[in-house]
Amino acid sequence: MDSNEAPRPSDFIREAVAEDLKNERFTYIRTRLPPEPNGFLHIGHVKAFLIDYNVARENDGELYLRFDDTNPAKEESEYVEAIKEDAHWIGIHWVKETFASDYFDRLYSWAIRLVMLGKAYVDDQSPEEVSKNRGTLTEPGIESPFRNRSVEENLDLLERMKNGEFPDGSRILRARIDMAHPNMVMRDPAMYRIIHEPAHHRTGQKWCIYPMYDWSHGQNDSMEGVTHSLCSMEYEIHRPLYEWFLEQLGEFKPRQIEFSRLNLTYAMMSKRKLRKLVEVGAVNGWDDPRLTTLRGMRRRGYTSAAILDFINRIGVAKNTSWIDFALLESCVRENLNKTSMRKMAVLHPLKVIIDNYPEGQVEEMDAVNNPEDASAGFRKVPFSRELYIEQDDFREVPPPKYYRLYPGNEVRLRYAYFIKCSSVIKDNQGNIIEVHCTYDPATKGGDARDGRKVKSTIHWVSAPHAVPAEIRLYDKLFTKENPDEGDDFLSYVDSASLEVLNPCFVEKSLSESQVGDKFQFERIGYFCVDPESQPVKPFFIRTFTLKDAWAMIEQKQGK
RNA sequence: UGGGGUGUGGUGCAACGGCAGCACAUCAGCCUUUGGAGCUGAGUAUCUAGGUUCGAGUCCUGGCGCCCCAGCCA
Repeated sequence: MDSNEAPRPSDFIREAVAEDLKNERFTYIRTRLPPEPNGFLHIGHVKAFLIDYNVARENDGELYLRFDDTNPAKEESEYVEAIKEDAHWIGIHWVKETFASDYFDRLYSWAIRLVMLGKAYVDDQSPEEVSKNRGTLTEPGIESPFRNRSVEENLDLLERMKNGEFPDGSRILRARIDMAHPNMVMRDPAMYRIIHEPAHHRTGQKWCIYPMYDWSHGQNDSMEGVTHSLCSMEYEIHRPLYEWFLEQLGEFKPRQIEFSRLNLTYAMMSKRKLRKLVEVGAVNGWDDPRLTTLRGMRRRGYTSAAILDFINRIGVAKNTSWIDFALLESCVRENLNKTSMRKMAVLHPLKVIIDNYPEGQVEEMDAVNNPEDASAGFRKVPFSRELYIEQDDFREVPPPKYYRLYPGNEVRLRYAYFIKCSSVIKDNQGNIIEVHCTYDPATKGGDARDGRKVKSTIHWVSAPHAVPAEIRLYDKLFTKENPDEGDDFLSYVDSASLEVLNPCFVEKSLSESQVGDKFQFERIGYFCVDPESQPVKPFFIRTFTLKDAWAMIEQKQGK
């Protein structure tokens, strides 16, 4: 484990693994990441991946990456590369990359063994009949009329299924367990189904029967010598079947342990619904910054360190829980606060003219790059007679507890001078278009030698030096805490979750920023340079706002 | 109503028969050239009814709540 990481608290899985090593149930540890290549990774996958990854490395074990590609109708190879890229970005490393499809031949031979043992049979019932005869939660199922075929007939039929002699849906291979089992998973579960089209992304047209999850997963774990098959709670009821197959076959039996999956407020984790959001254009692709896909979060400006910290803090347990999105935000802010360079940027510009400042004069002010990191040093910021400040930082009539600029009030321009507002210029409609101020030359740098105080410091950008920029403000995608509940998720999409600001004015040094650079715009929030940004006109994305005490006060005042 | 799982402040996770703690959130104060950050403090929790025990969040029994399972998805 990297020494600079916080010690991970123990949990029931780590304890179980330690116990298995201690009593020699296993003499080594091997885990696996089992993504299905049918979509992009999201924050929920990260939790699961990290459990597998950490359990392995904390025990000097190995992690395999095994793509669960048992259904050619859903899976595509384009996702394989994307999943690897995203997993690497988050910092996960595996020693071996495999595919469920690597084991199709061997798995088929194991199926034949089960048939010969009388533990599997070919069922000719239609899908509807199979479903109808499965029974219900409270009533036992009805045995298939084909359940007692001879081993010879089953072997013959299975081979002909494999050879493509039968159409899709006409037959399946089923485990022969117990149609009256109280656990529905054990009522003669399907092992192979017939799928002729489309071609598999790796095995092409070689196969026209494909294994079901239950038949593939555990057997693959066993073949790979995986010791701990860690998965989410919904597989708990599959564990008896997982074990049943391996016991019948007499093969190496890994231990499956389940934990609860991540639920995050205001986030969408369902792959199906995620795809829908992309398809209907509710978001702009899988990397939309409002999505909690890894690609979306990366584009939004989250760091992998912040995501790792978040996962580390939420713990591992078995009960259904909902993590407050504010925790994720807090992790991102904490990380970005320590690492990002400070800059000044004005999102909603308001012109300020300093009447007593010499026309044409320019001064270079020293600005701290990161107060959390002394080694980040200083930069020069040009100051002149005409500036832009934030519209929010001026009020003609200040509400209670408003400390910023208003007629007669003195504030500090960050790293520059104290200024006092003398007058306001309005247009015909009464909109404030210009604020006139005077400055105190004795406060250069922002220090008043006479010791007088101001209650507020505001940021600014020198108008003649300002770089115009487009800034995109992203907010929560959904208006509802749990958009995944029910099927109305599209109606909870917040149309105001993206606001495009143009033009904004940012300080001169930002014209040299590179794609992916992260900054704190002082008093506003954390921003990063979008991949679509152009050198002449930079384009920033807001990751998160800074905590805003004034906004809270204003809200309580019932603005 | 079958089977499986799970109940600890607002949220999440600890406490492994011995002072119910940590983080986020909330509130208050201090500090501040970011109404940021930081510092200090506060409030709020063991689903319920019995039982065992010197002592129960933890063990036992009975209730109750919530989640998952009836794909030829994973």
